Amino acid sequence: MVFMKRYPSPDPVTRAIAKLGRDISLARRRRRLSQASLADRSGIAVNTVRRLEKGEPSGSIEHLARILYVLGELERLETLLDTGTDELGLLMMDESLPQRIRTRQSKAAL
Amino acid sequence: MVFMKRYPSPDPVTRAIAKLGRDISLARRRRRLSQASLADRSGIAVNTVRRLEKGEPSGSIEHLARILYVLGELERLETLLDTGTDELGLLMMDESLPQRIRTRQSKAAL
DNA sequence: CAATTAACACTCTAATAAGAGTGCTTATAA
DNA sequence: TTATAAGCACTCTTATTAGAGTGTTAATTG
Repeated sequence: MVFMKRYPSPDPVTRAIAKLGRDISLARRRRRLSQASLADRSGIAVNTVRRLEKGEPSGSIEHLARILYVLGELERLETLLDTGTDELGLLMMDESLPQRIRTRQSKAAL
Repeated sequence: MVFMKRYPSPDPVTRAIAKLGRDISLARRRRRLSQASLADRSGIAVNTVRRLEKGEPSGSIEHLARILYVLGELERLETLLDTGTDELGLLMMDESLPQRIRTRQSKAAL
């Protein structure tokens, strides 16, 4: 069982995560919370909060969500890709979307 | 070194992540991508895509970001908590925000 | 200015996530 | 209608993350 080495993320991905981290730091300070306080309220380690604010991409979605919850901004994550605001794929009604996507020749579709 | 058992996430957190997973699945199908195709383009395993769409909270932010990048929706993550749209903490100018948050008695502030 | 302590930067290791593999079910499209 | 393969549900193992610990730096505030 050979495990594939992961590719590094494209720059825009790295930058987006870094931006998110900075904004979490800002939001926290606006609310006058220390990193330790935010961590404690979120039920995670202060190191984890630090790594997230620093822009390390390793954090889990759950931890991010817990932090946003404490910051009172969970809804932003919940509606991140909400139907109706997804402008790229508006060709089909959601009810008519296929459950499985099949392509003519599967190999080429990858 | 005793590791603390993590608390389960509050229900709103769990629900937000599940919603996000469903929306990723919708967005993918709107774009006529199979799970395998999305995984491949995102540089992650199909199992990981599956778990994310299923709403498992374990996924990493980086993987989420990579997927959003492929879906053409990375900006949504980048501006998730963007300054100016953060309505809760508008009392101070960002420039004047303290780098460190100090409380009268730290213990009580936790 | 000086004391306090928030934030940073590490290390170490337990806990968890994620890749690969296998088999099954059933939606899709020819 | 039927062949195909998308998606699901597992398991197993490795890779990665995150919690704890320790020491340092420097921003805040009295």
